[in-house]
Amino acid sequence: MTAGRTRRPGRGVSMADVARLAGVSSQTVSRVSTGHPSVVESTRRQVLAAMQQLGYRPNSAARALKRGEFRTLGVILFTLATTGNSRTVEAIAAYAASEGYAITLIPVAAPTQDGVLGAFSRLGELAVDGIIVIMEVHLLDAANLSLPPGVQVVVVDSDAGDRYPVVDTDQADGARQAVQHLLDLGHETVWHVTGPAESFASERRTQAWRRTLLEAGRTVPPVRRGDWSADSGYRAGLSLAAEPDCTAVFAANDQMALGVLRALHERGRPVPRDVSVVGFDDIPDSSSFIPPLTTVHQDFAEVGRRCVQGLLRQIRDEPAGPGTVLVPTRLVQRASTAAPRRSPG
Amino acid sequence: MTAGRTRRPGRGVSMADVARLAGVSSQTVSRVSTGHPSVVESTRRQVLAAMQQLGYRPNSAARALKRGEFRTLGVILFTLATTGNSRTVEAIAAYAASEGYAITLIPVAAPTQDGVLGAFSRLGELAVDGIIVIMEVHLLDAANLSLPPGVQVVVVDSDAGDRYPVVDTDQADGARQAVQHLLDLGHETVWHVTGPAESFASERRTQAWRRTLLEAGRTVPPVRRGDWSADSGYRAGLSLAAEPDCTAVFAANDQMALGVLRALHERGRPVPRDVSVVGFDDIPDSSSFIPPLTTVHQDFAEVGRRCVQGLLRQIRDEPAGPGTVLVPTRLVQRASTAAPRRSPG
DNA sequence: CGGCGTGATGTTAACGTAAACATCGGGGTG
DNA sequence: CACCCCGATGTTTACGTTAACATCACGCCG
Repeated sequence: MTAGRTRRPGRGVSMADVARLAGVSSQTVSRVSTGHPSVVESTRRQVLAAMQQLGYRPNSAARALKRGEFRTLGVILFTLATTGNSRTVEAIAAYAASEGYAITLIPVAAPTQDGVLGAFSRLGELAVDGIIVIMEVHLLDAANLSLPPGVQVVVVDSDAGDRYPVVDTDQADGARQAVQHLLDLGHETVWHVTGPAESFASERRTQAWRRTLLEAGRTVPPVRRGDWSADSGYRAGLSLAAEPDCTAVFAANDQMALGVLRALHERGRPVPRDVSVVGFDDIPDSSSFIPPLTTVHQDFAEVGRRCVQGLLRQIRDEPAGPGTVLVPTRLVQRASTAAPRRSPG
Repeated sequence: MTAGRTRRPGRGVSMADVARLAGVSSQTVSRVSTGHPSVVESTRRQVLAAMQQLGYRPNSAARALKRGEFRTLGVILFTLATTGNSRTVEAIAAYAASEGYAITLIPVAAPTQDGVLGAFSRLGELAVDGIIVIMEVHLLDAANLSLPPGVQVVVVDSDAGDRYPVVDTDQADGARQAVQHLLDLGHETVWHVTGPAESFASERRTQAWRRTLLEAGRTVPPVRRGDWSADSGYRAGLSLAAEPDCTAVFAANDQMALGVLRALHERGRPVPRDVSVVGFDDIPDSSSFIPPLTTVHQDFAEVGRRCVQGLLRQIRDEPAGPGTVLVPTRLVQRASTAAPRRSPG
């Protein structure tokens, strides 16, 4: 048994305890604790010593109660399993920390109405000053949710720009760059592996792919639909490998591109000699695919930073209002794309 | 300008406001809010209506102050960028939520003493009842840290079993399975790409690799050191490709295995015909590597669950004490391993 | 028919902190 | 030398909630 760490609730060391030991008032302890200037150096040292000795830890509940704010942001999302989400959350946490805010994670059990409802009902009880929603807003609508009043919101990966501030990667321009790159290399057209239908990001990429082809006067081949996973990309890739005309593929994310690469490899269609492949995201692994993947780089750190900035602006009553912030992308050229073997006639 | 959402701090709707509107005392509102039984149905309905009308949201700071607990757990880690960390955090968040606890993320800016110190000084101010540390404890020691008193701790990925409760994947057994699998296939010995020296998980895997070889009476080839990234695996792989005797490689994680696969491919050493490769983690993409990777599956969900369980046990004063919980692994056989081309003489 | 228990509701106080105001002492200025 | 101002510190109070205790009405039992 470890030496009795008493842990009855409310048994913490309070300012009053520190004040008693240091022989000052608790207000002076408060001033030391918050770094108020008008405390004489000798007093400050005395108080700090007393804090150290007693193991004083400021009670943030009391602090929050007094200040009327929690200095905490909630992040509500379905999963951390996708590169984009985990990287975005990491950036959010880092930038929020630099602004003195902590991050509370609110996972949604399942991407269903019940799951979302559950998360939002828990939300009502949470100590947050604002919320960043990383998911499709139409799921919010479907669940007929009302966000807790008095809580500010910023949304990622959505088209809700008219109701909430939205921060997102410039999906459309990224997809355009990918397709244009393939066309510039001389490919007649570009085939596409799309993501799940309910994903806004996926839809945007697909729209931009189609528009870019149409504007260039090319035919628009039928899409293969995946679910972001490498496995689904593999299945799509098998189907594409069977299309003799297919010389260029734009996959809506790097993982599906990985699956496409494997399918083409297994079917004896060398990349990029026979078929060129472009992905989206630029996950760290993509430079080690076989061959290293040409892909659209997303700046997740910037997305996270902008989210927090926008949210803090709202919290501080600098009205930003609805509107969309688009974070630019850039094409990273590696070894998975090349000119087609025979120039189109 | 949106219809004046007044947001002066402390301007929230309080129980007193609800009580006034409902024509009851605030204590009755409190009882309704906490689900206390002795409120008559008609009163309850009145109060609920008033809450709805005013958009009442309980102030969790006040609640926490009164109760002496926050119902929040802190998770301190370096990065969410590794599969293991993000999956573990996700599991922690999910299980904690099911127990009525929220998760606060505490990112460490950099894996340096300063970074860790910064995180822990912030920690002192955070509203958490317990902490899950996902990193090497010797980094804590190096930084000469004292954890805030009265806060319970559980550690992942560490050897601090004698000071804190530890939950971790059974690294040693996973590595043993990987090596044994290759030996069973008939390989004379197994080469190894290790992770960064400061990682406990990496060291454990390497130790087990060496021990398994020695116990089988095999020679122990020199290790290649990587940093978990696919790029570092690629560099290691180039070096291994130059070893004519090398027929089997155990990479300490899947990402480095990916790099090894690419290096071997580029150097014309087909996998698994020429060289067999085993990874560690079983990330979702590994089944789409070229070829699909044989690897050691980690149960991150279970790790997360056990962490929370252990921490809550401590918080609830059911002393568990230091000790290590090991979560088992299992080998997933795919297409990157096979018997060596010529049986060893 | 009076007392008393029971269940519903109201009143009081306290959780730990920090803003606002009060006090106290010393040094500069007219 | 008296006065005033300012910086350091102390005192009071309120933040919103809930445990503990107080009160009140009602109905049952002796």
